[in-house]
Amino acid sequence: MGIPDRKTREKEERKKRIIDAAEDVIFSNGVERATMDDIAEKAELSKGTLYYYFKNKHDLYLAINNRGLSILNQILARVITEDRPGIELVRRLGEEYINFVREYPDYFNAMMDFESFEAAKDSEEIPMLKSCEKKGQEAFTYVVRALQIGMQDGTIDDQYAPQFLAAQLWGNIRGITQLYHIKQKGHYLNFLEGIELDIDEMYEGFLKLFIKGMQTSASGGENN
Amino acid sequence: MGIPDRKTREKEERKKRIIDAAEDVIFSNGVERATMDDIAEKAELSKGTLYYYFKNKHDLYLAINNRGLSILNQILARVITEDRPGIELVRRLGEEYINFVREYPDYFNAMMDFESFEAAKDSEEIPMLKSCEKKGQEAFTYVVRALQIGMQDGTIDDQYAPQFLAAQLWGNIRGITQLYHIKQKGHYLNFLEGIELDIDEMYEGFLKLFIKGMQTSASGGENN
Amino acid sequence: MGIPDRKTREKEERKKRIIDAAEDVIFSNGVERATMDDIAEKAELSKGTLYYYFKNKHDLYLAINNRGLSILNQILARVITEDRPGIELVRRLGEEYINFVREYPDYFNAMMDFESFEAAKDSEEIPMLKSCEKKGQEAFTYVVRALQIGMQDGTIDDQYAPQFLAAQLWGNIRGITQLYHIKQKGHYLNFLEGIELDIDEMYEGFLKLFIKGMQTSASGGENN
Amino acid sequence: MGIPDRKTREKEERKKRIIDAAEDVIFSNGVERATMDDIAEKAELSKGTLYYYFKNKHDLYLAINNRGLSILNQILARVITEDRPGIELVRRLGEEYINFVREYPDYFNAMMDFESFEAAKDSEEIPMLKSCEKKGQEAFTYVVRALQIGMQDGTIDDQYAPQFLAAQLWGNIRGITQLYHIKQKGHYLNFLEGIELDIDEMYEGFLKLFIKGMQTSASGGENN
DNA sequence: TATGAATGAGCCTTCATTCAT
DNA sequence: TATGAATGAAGGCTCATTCAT
Repeated sequence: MGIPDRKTREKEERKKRIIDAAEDVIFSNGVERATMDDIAEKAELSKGTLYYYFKNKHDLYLAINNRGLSILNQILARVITEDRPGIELVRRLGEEYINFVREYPDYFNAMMDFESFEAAKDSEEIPMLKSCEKKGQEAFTYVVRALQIGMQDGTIDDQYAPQFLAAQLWGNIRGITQLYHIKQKGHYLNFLEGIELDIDEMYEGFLKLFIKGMQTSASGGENN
Repeated sequence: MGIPDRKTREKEERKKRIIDAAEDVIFSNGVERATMDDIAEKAELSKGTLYYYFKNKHDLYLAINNRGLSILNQILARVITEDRPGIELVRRLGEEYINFVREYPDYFNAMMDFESFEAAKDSEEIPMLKSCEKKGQEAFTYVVRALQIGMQDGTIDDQYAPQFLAAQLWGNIRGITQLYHIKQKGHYLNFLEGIELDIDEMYEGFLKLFIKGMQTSASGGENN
Repeated sequence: MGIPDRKTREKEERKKRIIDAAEDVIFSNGVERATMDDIAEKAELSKGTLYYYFKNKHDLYLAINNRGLSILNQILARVITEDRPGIELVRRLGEEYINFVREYPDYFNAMMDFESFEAAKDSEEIPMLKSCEKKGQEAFTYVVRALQIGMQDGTIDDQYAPQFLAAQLWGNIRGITQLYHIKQKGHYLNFLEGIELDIDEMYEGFLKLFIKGMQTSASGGENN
Repeated sequence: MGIPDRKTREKEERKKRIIDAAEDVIFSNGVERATMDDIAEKAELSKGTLYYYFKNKHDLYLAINNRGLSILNQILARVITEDRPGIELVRRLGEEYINFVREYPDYFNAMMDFESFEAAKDSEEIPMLKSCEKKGQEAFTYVVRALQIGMQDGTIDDQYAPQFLAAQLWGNIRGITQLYHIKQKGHYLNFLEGIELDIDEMYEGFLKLFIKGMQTSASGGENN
């Protein structure tokens, strides 16, 4: 049983090596400009091998996204097990998401791209796509869970559906993070010039407002 | 003296015709996949003519964006002249922005792309780019103005710089709108499945929260 | 008769204006890279007008060449009337040709191009081509004449046909001048690096040798 | 170990096949008019394959030039090892150069073009360019060597620097050969009409003159 | 005469993907 | 499994030339 094991292990390592190279190249140049040639060269493998392990370029990009989502989910999973009231869990999820974006800006980018992709006709037949969807779902669920917990422990107002609030949070953070991102990259949102865009401040401000809005009056006057 | 007029008019019409065709093609397939050949065919003009009127594909795309921004600014300009307290102007700007996104989702998309473009080295030399930048700036300024008015009339708390708050609003609305957009287009954000994403509700919720956070206690207890 | 005169004069002026512009543009960028648009802009005339006066780009280039040949012939005509022995006339023609190349390097370039053009199927139908050919012939004939004079006055050995010697001179000077030209333009004849290429010295050396070879022993021992 | 060998061989053959096709097309129509499509068709390969082997059209043209230079250098190398006095080596180099031009007129043409190219900013990064430059240098050096030998064995006057004389020879032969070339190709240097342009005679005449000029009086009075 | 908008053939180049070995 | 040579469809862009006005 040792030989098939080694084979499997080696295969996994090859795959990892390829994704590593793809990240390197794609994160530096963007997906469009990154070529399979570049990736193959970086991986010190032939182009054919890339196609042996990944169906196509898109599939490879999905693998990168999958990685990012894994990391994010790991982080969020850790948070959700913290012993806190629901409202605090929500805040913590936001905080950690910010940290994730700052630490792995390129994964964040990939995720933004991913979400804008064309609807796949048959995600069933693309395992990696299925995996990404599942992980995206998972990440979102963490937020829903935290909200549900808050509604149960009475720290969050239950007038909205938790999914609805989660979507709100998701969208808002997405937007504010993009803004920060664009600014970081030196793109020309020239109306932002002269404005200090401290992402921490932005998030803090946003969370303060948002959380205040969703929490029950009983849950915490200390949040103002 | 009628002849040069007619010439000018015809030229404008030609230009319009091209932008129309470009919108058609680009809005259906995305910028990347849209080809100049397709656009030329749609416009029932030769490819050479496209290049006679627009320096290149990017320039043509800028023209589309410019259109969208013109429409948006027209809308926002109308709002800002309404006779209301600042806090209300802010809310109204948000509302109208939402309406704009819903009515012209493709222009919105173009604007999102635009903001992600590479910083141009010399926008001075690309008139259309300069025009877009100016209009983007203008749109943003409407928000800033509304906030400043609110700070003067006492309806908005002046603890934050108006530019800072405007950036917050901008980013948040950007995010929430994208979410809606993605969902509309049938992209596979499957974690959103089963969630009613009524953009009006989303915005309303957001604005309610956000505005509450930024307004002075005196300005309106009726907003909670 | 004044009006048609004025018309003719104006037409000539237009033509001159166009050639001027063409020279400007072509001499700066080379024929291939020069565009009719650039020339029209420089001439402050429309592209259509260019085609009204010149059949096509090539015809325009011929006009430039024609100018250069006119200048050259003027110079050579002046020399040939100097009262000198034939051998001296030859030397003088060489000297003045050098001066011409140095003073009008771009015309020289055009002439080199011209000589390499495809054989025209029907120069009869292209007046400008016919004119150029005639002038080229004329220039060459000056050399032949000088050699003939030398053979008659006994200063040049008549063992070669004068046309043959003239072709030799023509070719050699052409080659040496090109070399100089290439070097001047900074092209990368890297084997010439470190070599002083003083065209005067080059020509002087060449002429000294060449003339010595063709002259009769009687004509001048002083030339060695 | 035979397999990689065969692969390498096949690759070389492919490359050769492409250069062959390129020569065919370019030599018939000139570089400007030759298209990559034509070359690909001639080579019975896809256009993509051309670009797999050569960076671009220019690179392919350089490869042709490189071939020509290789042939020329082989010839000159053989001459320089002949056991003769320097002055004779010079004459022999000239003779063989003539033969080269007559046998491979198109390579000669390519070399003329090559010498007129723009100075490359970084020939280091274009291996083929570097190779061409090296070979051009080498060819020129053969002439310099022959002259140096002649100066040492007393058959050539050492009043000029050998590099200077070599440049003279190079330029003159270049010019005279072009003349011949133009005539051969049927270009319209109509002033040459009626003139027998026997290149051998031309060269002979030229070399006789030129060599006489550079040789010492001792080396051979029989040359007049 | 003069204009300049319109043309369209053509060119070089890129690159994801395939497949024989 | 791994390779890398070969593909070919496509794409953006140029520009000499024409022609209706």
